[in-house]
Order: sequence, then structure tokens, then C-alpha cells
Amino acid sequence: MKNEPTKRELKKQELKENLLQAARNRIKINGLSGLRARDITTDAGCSLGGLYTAYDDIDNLVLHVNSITLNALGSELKQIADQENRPVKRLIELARGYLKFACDNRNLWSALFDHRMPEGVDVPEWHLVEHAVLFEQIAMPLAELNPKLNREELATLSRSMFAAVHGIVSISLQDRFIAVPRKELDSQLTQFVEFLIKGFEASNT
Amino acid sequence: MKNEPTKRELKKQELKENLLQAARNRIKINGLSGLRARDITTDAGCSLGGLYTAYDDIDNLVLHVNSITLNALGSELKQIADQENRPVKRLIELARGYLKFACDNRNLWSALFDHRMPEGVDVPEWHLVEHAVLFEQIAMPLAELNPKLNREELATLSRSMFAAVHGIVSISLQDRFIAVPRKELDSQLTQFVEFLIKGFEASNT
DNA sequence: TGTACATCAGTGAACGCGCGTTCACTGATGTAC
DNA sequence: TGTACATCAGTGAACGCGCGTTCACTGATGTAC
Repeated sequence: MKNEPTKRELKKQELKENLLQAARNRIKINGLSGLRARDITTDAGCSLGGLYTAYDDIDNLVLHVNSITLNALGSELKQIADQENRPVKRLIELARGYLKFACDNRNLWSALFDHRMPEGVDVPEWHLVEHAVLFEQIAMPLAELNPKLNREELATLSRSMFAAVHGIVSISLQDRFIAVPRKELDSQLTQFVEFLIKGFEASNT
Repeated sequence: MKNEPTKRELKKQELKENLLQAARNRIKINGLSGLRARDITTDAGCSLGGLYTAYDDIDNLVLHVNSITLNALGSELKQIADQENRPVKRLIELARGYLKFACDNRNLWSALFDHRMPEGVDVPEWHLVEHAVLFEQIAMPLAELNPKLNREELATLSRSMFAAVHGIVSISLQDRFIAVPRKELDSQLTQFVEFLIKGFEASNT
């Protein structure tokens, strides 16, 4: 038999959730570098110290925001994968979906890659594994295109393919490089993935 | 007739150079996030305030360090390109050279992409244009593989190709993802670029 | 159900410190005669 | 060449402030009888 959550536990849970949403919203609007403990607690309607009863520190809170983002990205990609059966088309749509997600959620998406733990502290395991959503939709269509590949080869290729698409998207959205209009970027990315798949198919004999 | 540089101008130049090398060395050892004005000036053998007679601020100094890094990377890539005539092989060697440079100069290389100007300030034009070294060796071999491409198409493809290679390298060197041994990474990258070129050739008709 | 005590989540003022930048000063360099 | 004054690069102590984190306190919630 499970214990009913006490009033205390309910309140604590509510506070955690409020802080989480407040932090997420602040990152969404101002970006990770504009995130401040005082802003978060003000928005969440609690005192400054309250943050530290709910989360160990700000980094911990950011990891939880990044969890939400990874989940949201993961389910968008899953939905895209489920909608398209032909493997080539599916891979292309996954890449386009990634681009769309990055554009629609720029600051949240950037936070996934910009956030760094303090010197000497590792990203906790529970959060590391959540990054699997970035690759996991890619392996299956690749396997369809080349059934000979084993599990490990598929994993490696999925990873490279994600990394390549990610590179194109992230370079394009950086101030450091000349911005490309969204629509043009979309077709460049599509073309690029097409090349990649063609090469992949060509070497599958 | 040119004016001889005065003793004052020489000293100023020397100070700038000392600060530049000190900052570069600090970034090399501790990374961009570990860079402190006091460390730089101590290493350079001048007072704290001296930094501000030579450079506007720390960001300005970092831009100059990044210039050095881009130049170094640029000449390594140029050398690689000059050593190999066959276009396919040349593209592969450029990718491998990029990986090598990133591994051998991790913190300096990371600083190229991690550094951000303060809110509302743009990266100055003189520094933006220096990023061309990242792409410029790629266009020529691509043109050889497909002579029909016009200037703009070549530029776009070069950019995408760099971004993809960069993505693979940078994802692999991030703590957030499972590290791949250097040697394996090298062969994965090579394989990936081969796919890409095959696809590129296959669609060239 | 009611009372008395125990617990503990949440408070917010204060701490602490890191660190970029400034500025009144000085001593070396440059200029005029 | 030498002297007197002007300039200005470089000094380093002090400023200032942003901001994450702590901690003695309190009031609400839980427990025992």
C-alpha cells in the first residue's frame, strides 16, 4: 500500500514545479546566460532561499529544464518518424524537424549544449542518458537502408549523422557566421542529407 | 618616407604582444572560462591597469587570441590542401586535419566557438571575415568533383561540409556525450566524409 | 475531537567573493629652444 | 649638447556590483496522547 502524499509533500512538489517552469521560461526569453536565481524565485512566487530547499543549486535546476527540452524534442522527432515509412524520406524529415525545433526553441535548445557543470563536476548519469533521444530515431531507417549493419555500426552512424545535422544547424544559428534565411537553410540541409544518404546507399553492396 | 617608430610605440607594441601571448597561454591551459585579467597581466609582467592601455577590454583581447588560432588553423589546412592533389583524398585529409587541430588545441579551438560578445555588442567585421579560413580550402576540390557548380553553390556546399565535420568533431569532444577514442573517431569521420562525397558524386550528372 | 509539543519547509537579510574596470598619480619619453 | 617643460603610458589600490549561497528564525504541518 502506498502512502498518501502529505500536505507538506504536495506543497514541496508544487514549489519544485513552479521553480522549474519559471526557470524554463526565463531561459526561453533571456537565454541561459541571462538566468538569475532572483528572477526565478520572483517568478515562481517564493523567496530566494526557497530555491535551495527544492534544488541543490542552479545547475541542478538547469539540468531539469534541459530534461524537459530533451523530452519535447524527443517526442517531436518520434512523431515525425512515425508519420513517414520510407526510410530516406524519414531521415530527411527528421533533420528538418531538428532544424525546426532549434529555430522554434532557440534559447532552450542552445541551453542543451551551452550549459557546463562547474569545474570538476560531471553531468549526472540520469541526465546523460536522456540525450539518447537525439539519435534514437535515426538508427531504424538506416538499418532499413542497409540491413547488414550490426548494432554498433548503426549506433556509430546514427551518432555521426546527428552530429553532422546538428553542426549545420548550430553553425547557421550562430552570430559568428553569416545567417542564412530559414527557408534556404531548410533546403540546404535537405540537400545535404540527401547527399549523405546517397553516399550511404552507394557503399552498400 | 615612413616615420621610425618611437621608443614609446615600440614598448606599447611589446606590451600588446606580451599580453596577447599571456592570454593565449592561459586559454590554452585553463580554457576560456578560466581566463582572468589578473592572471594575464601577471604573466605578461605588467600591472592590472596596463591591460586597458593595450586593449579595450578582455573580450577584445580574446578576439585577438582567436585570430591567432584561426590563422594557425588556416595555415595547417592550407598545407594539407597543397599536399594532396586528388580532390576526394584532399577533402578527407582536410577533415582529418580539422580533427587533429581540434584535439591538439582543444581549449584554443573551443574558444573560437564558445566566446560570446557582451549582450548587444556584435563581433567586429575584421574578426568575422577571418572565419573564412574554415571553408576556403573546401570549395576547390568540390569544384573539381563537379565543375558545373557556380560560385554560390560552391560556397553553400563548402559551408555545409565544414559545419558537418565540425559537428562531428565537437559533439565527440563534449563531456555531454560518450567520448570516442581518438583513433576510432578519426576513422568514423573519414568514413562519414567518404559517404558524403560519394553522394555528392552520385548526384553529379 | 482537542491540546501540546516536535518537525521542518520556507523566509529574506546578510554574507562573501570574484573579478572587470577605473582613475589619480608618477616616472619615463618626447619636444622646444 | 643641455635644460625645462609637456605628454602620456603604465601603475595598482580602490571601486562597484552582480549574484550564488547560507543560516538563524518562524509559522505551518504533522504526531502523540
